[in-house]
Amino acid sequence: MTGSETRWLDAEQQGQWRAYIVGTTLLMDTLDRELRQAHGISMAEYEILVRLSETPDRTLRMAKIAESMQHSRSRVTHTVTRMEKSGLIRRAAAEDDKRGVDAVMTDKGWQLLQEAAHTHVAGVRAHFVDLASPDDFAAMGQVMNAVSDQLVAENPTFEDIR
Amino acid sequence: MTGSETRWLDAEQQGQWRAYIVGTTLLMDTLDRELRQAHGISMAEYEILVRLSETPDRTLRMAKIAESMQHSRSRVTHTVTRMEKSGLIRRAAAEDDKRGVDAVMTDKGWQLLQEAAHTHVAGVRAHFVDLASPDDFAAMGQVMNAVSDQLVAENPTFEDIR
DNA sequence: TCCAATTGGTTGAATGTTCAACTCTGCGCG
DNA sequence: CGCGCAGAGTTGAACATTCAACCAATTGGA
Repeated sequence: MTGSETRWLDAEQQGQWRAYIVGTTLLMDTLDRELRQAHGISMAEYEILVRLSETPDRTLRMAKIAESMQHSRSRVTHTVTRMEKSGLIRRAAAEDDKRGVDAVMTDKGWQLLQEAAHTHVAGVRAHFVDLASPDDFAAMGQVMNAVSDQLVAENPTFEDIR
Repeated sequence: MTGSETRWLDAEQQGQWRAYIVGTTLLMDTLDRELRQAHGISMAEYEILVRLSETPDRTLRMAKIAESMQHSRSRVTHTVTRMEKSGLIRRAAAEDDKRGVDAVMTDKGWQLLQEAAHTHVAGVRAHFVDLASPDDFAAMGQVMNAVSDQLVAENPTFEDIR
């Protein structure tokens, strides 16, 4: 592929990388299951509700949702369709752009979010935030922001690929 | 649910948590796509090959694979079935326990791993390891190990759930 | 002005994952 | 011994995600 030699990871880096992967699967699965069992929604659905709740009119364009979560447009379409079926969201035509579709949180969606937020935040704390020092989390935040920046920058047309 | 008040996350913690989720989806998707495009395997399949390659006889019990990756047994069954179909792994009856099944890496699997490792390590470096200081990664490793420990400890019979 | 490329979004099929039910073997103890 | 429970793994259906193909509206030059 490239001309340069592959620089392998040393044992420590391998361990850190593996800890990251395994810990992440465990963490995400746990939080997802907690939300499903307590409130019948997935973490992806929860995250969408959160983003909608942060706007003044509880409304977001499909593309904005996809972008902010780094999900594919297709995925957002499917997820929103499911949420529409269960009455958490409804679709509306966008004002300005006739191609556009707004996802609008319903009252039911708002209600559910109020309840689910307790469960979720408790989980995030118990399984993640409360497990290490603020400094360690700051470092983690640094790293993950760098990851996003690098990947988005490296790939200007990222939406097309995902 | 519990009697205690929910302690919400402050703005900084929210930001860090969101950076973690978004960065992780971006990172995992990218590494997965790189492996698929270059070598036709998923990251999960790659990880299985790595674990097999680390044993003296390139063999692991199904349950061990599931445990070390924190995947459900069912998921491992399906993944290994796919890999068996594409000739990277074969199944063998376990010596000692007649219930057991060994996954054995084939030569083809070994070959593929040799090639794929370059791609993958290059990706892990470019998109993750080389983006922050060793100290930041140490912190990250700390946190993620704590996460795993907590979740595994909290749930002694974790296998049953996942 | 008009057409080509881009953007926003959806669709349906292929692929992957989860979930619950099931089989088979092993273990402990009356 | 023999019964019942636990452990290992598989199965198939339901569910979620990806991928490629598609349509419709918009934009930006020649």
